[in-house]
Amino acid sequence: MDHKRATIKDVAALAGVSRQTVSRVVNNKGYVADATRARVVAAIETLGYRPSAVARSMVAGRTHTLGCISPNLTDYTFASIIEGAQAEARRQDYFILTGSAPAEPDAEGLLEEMLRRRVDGLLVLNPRADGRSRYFLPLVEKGVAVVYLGNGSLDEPVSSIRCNDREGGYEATRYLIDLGHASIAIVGGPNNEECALDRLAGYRQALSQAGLDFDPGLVVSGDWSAISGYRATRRLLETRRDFSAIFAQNDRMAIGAIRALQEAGCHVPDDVSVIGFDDIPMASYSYPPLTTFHQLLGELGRRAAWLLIETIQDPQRQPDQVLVPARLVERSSCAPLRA
Amino acid sequence: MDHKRATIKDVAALAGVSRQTVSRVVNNKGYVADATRARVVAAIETLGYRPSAVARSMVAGRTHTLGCISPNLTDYTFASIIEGAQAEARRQDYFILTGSAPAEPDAEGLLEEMLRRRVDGLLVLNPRADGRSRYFLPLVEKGVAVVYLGNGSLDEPVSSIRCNDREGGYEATRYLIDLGHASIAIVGGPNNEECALDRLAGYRQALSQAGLDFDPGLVVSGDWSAISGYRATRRLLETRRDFSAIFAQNDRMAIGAIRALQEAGCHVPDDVSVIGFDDIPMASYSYPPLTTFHQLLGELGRRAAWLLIETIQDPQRQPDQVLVPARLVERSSCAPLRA
DNA sequence: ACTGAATGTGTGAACGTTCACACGTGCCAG
DNA sequence: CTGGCACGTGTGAACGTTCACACATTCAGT
Repeated sequence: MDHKRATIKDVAALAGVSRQTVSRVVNNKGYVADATRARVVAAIETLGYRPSAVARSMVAGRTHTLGCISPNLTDYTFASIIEGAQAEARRQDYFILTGSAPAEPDAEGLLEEMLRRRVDGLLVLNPRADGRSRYFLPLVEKGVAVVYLGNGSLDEPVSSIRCNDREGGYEATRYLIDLGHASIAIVGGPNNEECALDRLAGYRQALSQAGLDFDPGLVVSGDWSAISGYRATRRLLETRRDFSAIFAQNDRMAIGAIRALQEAGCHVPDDVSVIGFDDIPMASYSYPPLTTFHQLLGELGRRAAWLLIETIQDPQRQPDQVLVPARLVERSSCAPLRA
Repeated sequence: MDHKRATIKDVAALAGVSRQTVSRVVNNKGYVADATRARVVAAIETLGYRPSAVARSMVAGRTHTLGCISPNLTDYTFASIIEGAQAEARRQDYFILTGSAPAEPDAEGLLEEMLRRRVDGLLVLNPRADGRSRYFLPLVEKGVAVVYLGNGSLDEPVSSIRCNDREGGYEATRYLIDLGHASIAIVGGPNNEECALDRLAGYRQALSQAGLDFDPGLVVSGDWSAISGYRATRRLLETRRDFSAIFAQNDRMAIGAIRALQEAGCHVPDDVSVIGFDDIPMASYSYPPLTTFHQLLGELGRRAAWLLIETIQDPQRQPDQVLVPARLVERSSCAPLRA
């Protein structure tokens, strides 16, 4: 019943030609007489022949496959980036082999296995600050195409694409300052992740530029999850420090923060303004709808895939480091400071 | 500078043995003298040799790769399922080639390309009601391993794993009825998706079992997004029909519904109770926190991958159709009917 | 009639593995 | 002292393509 899959030889035999002629028909290159072509096409049809990408990779030395390593797939940010990357990859006839490595040690095995599979290049999402160079830098030196996405350090000779976090942090803080707020707390991401540090740096810059003191007591941090934002805000409230606004470094933590504030009897934005970052779809459905910075995540992914493929095709290409700006989206979670 | 990648021959030459001996060392099978092994290991080390999975696939006729086709990657449900599947796949030394096909025609190209790449099996997420059989059934008959995930029809000879949507719809409705509600609206998913139809069927069953009339005027539908839930609820409100509870078929639409209600001056749950489905992470951070049904999405994915790999290894295996129950999570968006 | 291009087709080798087999040793049991 | 088994290693073919060539035929230009 279920025969083996048809090979180019089977097609050649059925059409009464050589393998090479079939190959020519399939790849549409070289001369083939119309009559022959028709016979070959018919044979392909009847046998349900599908050329083997595996065999092709074998001879071409290219797999047309990109490896994508990310901490997980469920975070909206990662998922969106990967979706964008995937779209661009498909457009250029590449596929993406996804792998998530929640903890750093897993990444090594994942990477190793992807290299065995001869991926043509690697897309690395949010490489942790510590482990990164250790794994990827040697690869880059050996000529493997790599693009960092999201959390790249600018002083490594590796292409990277990321949101302009420093500027975003600056703008967010600036927005609150312009509303009259002077005591602004910040709920940050893990402090070993660069994008968290950059947003913090932007925050400090805006503060100092406005002549406001930086108070370390107003800095708390979470792990990007809503619950961590909730907890961090609770910790903040327990210190009984005074603040009239919170800059949460991502929307989920912002939503957690709002919840903590509401439970403590604080009204948002009347008592405390909250600004987020990312503009996840839920942001417009939080209560109150979240003022936040929109990241073009799909675009980020698309450009990363494009850049990676570009690098694959021209190994001499110099690394590119792209910063994509975030855009303010005003909703209702921020208000001018009450007199 | 950057040499070609080392092959088994290079290693063999450096270690002064044959390819086969290197192969034996790498795969740890057959006899190899300790001294020889050491030499080979050293050669592998110095050359940075990594066996080519491509060449292996060529001879083995297996790629140890699973194709996963889903409408998108960003929906939390899909992302979670894929993440679970990926974890199980990795555990068994498989990789997942992801592909999203938002529209049905794209799926065909995706599928075709995955077959060229000789994936060992296919994980199909939420195959649309119409296109499905057309593409996949012929494949199954040709011996390709396929598992439907999420939205499978039970009368096709294809393994499928999905949430018990009918039961879930029944339980959700039943919960509202037990709280005293008699006019229960439903905000459903697209009515060409089975899981939406099943949840609706469960709803009707609960209604009729409680001796309540089914009012088609209380049925509206969206496309699972928050905004669609919002709009559907607005439409519902405009009809000025009376209802005291809404069963939203997923959490995002539930959150949209709550927003529409609140804008219309309705308090949740005091005036109207709302129950969702899925239990996305945001559910506990909506306002009010959402009562909903929790789906074990990661588990769904894991089991699907397991089943798929099982099917790959035993092509004679009979198709399995697994229904996973959802579990009620009570939060604060539902309340007893006011007297 | 000869040259050379355009057209059309086939052959052997190569890509990097593993498999099936062959060909050693040396040692122990009969 | 001989057969057989455990141990250790190598050889050629195969997996399904494509590449570089070789080889034919036809037709136009000289």
